[in-house]
Order: sequence, then structure tokens, then C-alpha cells
Amino acid sequence: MSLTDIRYDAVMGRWEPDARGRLLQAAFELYVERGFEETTVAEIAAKARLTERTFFRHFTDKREVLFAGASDLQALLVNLVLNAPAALTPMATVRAAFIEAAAFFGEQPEFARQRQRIILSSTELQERELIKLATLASAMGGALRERGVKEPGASLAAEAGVTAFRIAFDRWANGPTQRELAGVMDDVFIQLRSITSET
Amino acid sequence: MSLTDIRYDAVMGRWEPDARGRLLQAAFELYVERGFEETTVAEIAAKARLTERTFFRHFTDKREVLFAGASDLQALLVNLVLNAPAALTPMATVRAAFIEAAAFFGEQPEFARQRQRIILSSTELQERELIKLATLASAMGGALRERGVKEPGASLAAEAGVTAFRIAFDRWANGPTQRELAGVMDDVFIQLRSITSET
DNA sequence: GCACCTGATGTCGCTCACTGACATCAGGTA
DNA sequence: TACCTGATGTCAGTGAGCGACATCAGGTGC
Repeated sequence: MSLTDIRYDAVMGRWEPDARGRLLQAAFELYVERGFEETTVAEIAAKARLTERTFFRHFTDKREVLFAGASDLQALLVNLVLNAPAALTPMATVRAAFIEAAAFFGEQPEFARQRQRIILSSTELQERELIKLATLASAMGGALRERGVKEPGASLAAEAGVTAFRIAFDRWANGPTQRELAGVMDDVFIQLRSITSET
Repeated sequence: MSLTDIRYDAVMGRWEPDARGRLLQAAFELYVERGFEETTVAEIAAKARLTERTFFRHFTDKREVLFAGASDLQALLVNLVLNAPAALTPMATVRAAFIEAAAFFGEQPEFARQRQRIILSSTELQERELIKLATLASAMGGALRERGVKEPGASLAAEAGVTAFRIAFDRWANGPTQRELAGVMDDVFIQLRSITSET
């Protein structure tokens, strides 16, 4: 018996609770079972015992469901940058932030991997992921600027960090399960330094 | 009298020539005049004296019109990487390729800037641009691998190069007109090296 | 207890991007 | 002359996404 089989009981309020959560779960399950493009918003809504219109009140579009955690991750990383020891260089700040944030995914590695598989299956979703990462880089660049880093250094450090993160994440998501994300990221950041310093 | 006012003459073949070119121009003009999101594919087709269906035979979607040159740019950059002097390091190879390719845009700076303005006005278009750049990075990474560069160095060099290119391009497109793109790129690549090497 | 308000959901009708199937027909080819 | 080909047109969809209005349980003020 899965969670969606829990039936609604007349004792409760006017509506079955947690509409957003039900939509999240219904969408994720359907994206896994049938694929993203083959899944219709009407199907997601039906599975969550809601209407299509309600889906669009909770998520601006069909893709956003998969990026519900993005703003939390961004807030976390921005805070890590803002609160990093003042002595750190921009690049070290960004790197430390990402390595600490690795726990964000480490908690549910299976979920993270499955989500990544879905995203890889659809160009539309990859586009959305890229713009989320670009927004993230922009926010981290802003945080660096608040620490007094000038342009274009702030943007470059943030963008380079996001790039390293992305490559590390891909390797981790598709590589052997036992490897820790933080460790992969560490390697990639080291490689980034060595590759960019050779002129 | 603009180019679109040239009238079709009964002397010619069954169809007015260069449907694709007419669609390109009609779309660009409408995107500039009315904005991307406010422009309808039907309007573009009408302006080009074609039907909506024909638009979709030439372009997979409404956004692709603005990225018609992307594959040429990619081919150019990949070739520059493949044919670079063997002695160059990966990062120097990528950097040289981008600086040479700067001429690609330098030829029509006004067009490039206007196009960039359109893209900046729409999230959808930014998404598409990001995935084009990601594809470009992937292709350049492949070219580096053919030169014997190992992973993740190849991907990192390509991605870092694309990042520098993107930041330089933004600065160039929004900055003072007289500045040369190649010069801006040179600066940004130098900054990238210095920022990533501080640990 | 009653009237009122609020906010989450439902209903309806619409626009527009995009697609598949089939029709048309000028120009080249056998 | 008969046929074929390829670019275009026509038509009838599907599905995402949105605006406007209706519903109604639960809280609030009195």
C-alpha cells in the first residue's frame, strides 16, 4: 500500500490536506512510470484528486514540479557564502559552500538520482535545470559582491563554482553509488583549478 | 521601403523564393517591434506570406528562429579546437578558439546586440540560449577529448571557456559600443585564471 | 447563534504552440 | 506525354496555460 492509497475521511476539513504535496508526489510517480512528456497535467491532477486548474495554482508549469527544492538550495548556498570566514578567497568561499551543501542531496541520494534521470530524459527539463543553475550562480555572485568581491570576479567565481558542481553532480548521479557527493565535488574543484591555471 | 516590401512577380517559380529567410526576417522584426511573447506564430507566417504550418516545417519551435546561427558557431569553434597547435594546453586551446571566433559576432554587432536584448526579455529564450551553450560546451569538450585531454579536464575546460565567453559577451553587448568583443573576452579569461587559482 | 468574510478549490471557455494526415501542383525526369 | 518529387496549403486535432466567476467550509465579529 502506497501513500496515495490513504483514503480521505469525512472527519477532516473541507478538502483533503496538503494539495501541493499530493501534486508533487503524483507528478513524480507519473514522470517515473510513463515519462515526463507522456504525462499530462490532467493525469497528475486526477491522481492527486484535484483539477488541472489547481495544479497550475501551485506550480507555474508542468516542469516546476521537479524544481520545488531549488529555492531552498539557493537560500542555503547564499547563506553559506555570506557567512563564510572573511579570510577566504572568492573561489574558496564558493567551493566550501558547495561542499557543505552536498548534504542537501546526500540525505536522499536515491531521490536525487531518479530525479536526475527524469531531467536527462527531456530537453525541456534540461533547459529548466540550466536556468535554475544560472539563477543560482547569479545569486551567489551577488552574495560574493556583498562580501566586497568586484566584477567580473564575483560572477566568474560563482559561475565556475556552479559548473564544477554540475559536473560533479552528474558524475555522482551516474557513477557508483558508494561514492560520496562531497568527495566527487572536491576532486572536480581541484581539477578545475589545475586546468584553468595552465595557460 | 524595407526588404519585405519587395513584391513577388509572376515570372518566378511556383513559390516566392527563400521561405526560410522570409520567416527569419519576419520573426526578428516582430520580436523587436512587439516583443517575443506578444508575437504569434500565425503573425510571423502571415508577415512572411506563408502559413503557420510552414513555419513549423522550417523551425522546430518559435524560439529556434533566434538560434539559427548556433550550429555554424559550434562547427567553427569545434574546428578551431581540433586544429589548434598541439602544444597548447586545453584551456589555452579553448581560449584561443573563442577569441578567434569573436569575429563571428563582430561582423554584425548591431544585430548581435539587438538579438541579445530580445533574449534577455524572455525567460523561455534564456532557457534556450543556455541549452545551446551547454551543447556547445559539450561539443568542445568532445573536441578536446579527441586531442587526448582526459575527463573531467576536457569538460571543465570547455565549460569554463563557455562561461567566460558568456560573461564577456554579456558585458560586450550591454557595454559601450566601441569596445571590441575579442578584447573583452581576453580580459575575462585572464580574470578567470586569477580567480580560480586563488585557493 | 447569526451574518459575513476569506481562501482554496472547482468550472468554463478561451488562446496559442505544435502535430499528423492528406491535398495541391509547378517543374523536372523518363 | 505521363509520372514523380518536394515545398506548400488545409484541416482537425491535443495539450499547456490563463482569466473570470462560482462554491462553500471554517473562522471572525458581534
